[in-house]
Amino acid sequence: MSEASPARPRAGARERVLAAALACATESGMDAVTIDAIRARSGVSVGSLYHHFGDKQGVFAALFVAGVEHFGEIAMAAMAKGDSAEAGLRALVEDYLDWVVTHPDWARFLLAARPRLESAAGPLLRDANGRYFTALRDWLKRWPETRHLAGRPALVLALVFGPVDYLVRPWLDGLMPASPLEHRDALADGAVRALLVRQ
Amino acid sequence: MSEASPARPRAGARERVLAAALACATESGMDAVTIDAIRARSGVSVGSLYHHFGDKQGVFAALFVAGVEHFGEIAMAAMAKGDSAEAGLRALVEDYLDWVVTHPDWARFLLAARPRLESAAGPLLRDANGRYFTALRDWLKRWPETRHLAGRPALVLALVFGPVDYLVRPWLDGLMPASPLEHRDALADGAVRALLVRQ
DNA sequence: ATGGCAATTAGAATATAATTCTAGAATAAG
DNA sequence: CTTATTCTAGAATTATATTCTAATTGCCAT
Repeated sequence: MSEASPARPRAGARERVLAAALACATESGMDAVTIDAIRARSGVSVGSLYHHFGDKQGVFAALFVAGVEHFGEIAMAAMAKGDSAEAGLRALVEDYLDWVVTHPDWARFLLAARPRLESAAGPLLRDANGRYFTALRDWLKRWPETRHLAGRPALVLALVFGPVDYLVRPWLDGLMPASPLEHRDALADGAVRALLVRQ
Repeated sequence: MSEASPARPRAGARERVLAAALACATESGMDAVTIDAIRARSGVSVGSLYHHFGDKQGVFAALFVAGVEHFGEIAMAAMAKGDSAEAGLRALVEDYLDWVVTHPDWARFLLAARPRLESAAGPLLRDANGRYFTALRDWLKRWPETRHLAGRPALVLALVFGPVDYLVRPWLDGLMPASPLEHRDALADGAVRALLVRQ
């Protein structure tokens, strides 16, 4: 009753805009993307665009949230995967790396947008991040080798994803010819050794 | 003879502009910085500004190169520091982290600017990066435990600096209250364990 | 010193891009 | 069928980046 059912004269405007924005960002780099380019590629009028997203940053913020959720599913699935701390860690690193290589557009966008939008992207992002954080905590508590890390999830994320991000950026930007998959095993080994102390 | 000695009617225009650009970026975020704001804060006219830097991106590119060199000195010094592979690695991580905490403005700017400017910043940056790369190679060859890594400098950089970058960003953006220095030892330990395999 | 010359500065003029505004069309509910 | 609401359109406006032309500065050869 009170919840209105929104009219949708031309269904999918939001989606069209987001897809166009990602394509534009891929094509010419995020900074060079113009509202008019998005309008032209999506076929959505300026007014409509502003109606849905507020402003240009709003478009990218929405795209960013979508991307984070996209990626979040990978991370969740990876943690559920293994039957040991080591297996889970390896899966986390390897699946993330594979995802980057499979979806370079998304990865490029997320890495470029994070420093600009992370602080501005609002409660939606807050929520998503919170969910992953607690999921990670729970996962860490699950294994005796990692239980002591449950209090420092930020550190764990840094040691797991930090190296992958660092290695992958030059490749995404075309500055590094060799595939980052060459370092797949080494990165997984590194994460395991960094976090799982063998006595 | 052939090398002209440039006139400098108001010496230090370049420096003033760069300082103003960094201050503006710190104050309102890189995206919100406007040419006019830089002009106002630096006291340098628009014409002069464009004469020296070409366009807005040119200003940030120059600032980026300056920052990379700034940071590069830290890295070089850290590698020279220790008398063992482990000592050098620890110094690399710790000194970088300390530098970030001591110069948050520079760090914030460099992390935000990298994805936009790394590919565009031209030969100056190429050169600087090349220098650090070969310095790292030489350093790796110096110790028996790291000699096998001399062929993969990108991997080493990723495992050393990746986690620090990842951990430090939310703090720089005010999203994480606790000081990243709390993780100083853990990050150094992680890098050492990831790279130095103990048999 | 001084006149020529290239580097530099200045800011008005222009071009480009973001955003706002007003009117109208589509949709669902009563 | 009518009414309230959401959504679409695109012209008008505003903000910002960039270009342009005319001074100004300091060096250097005379």
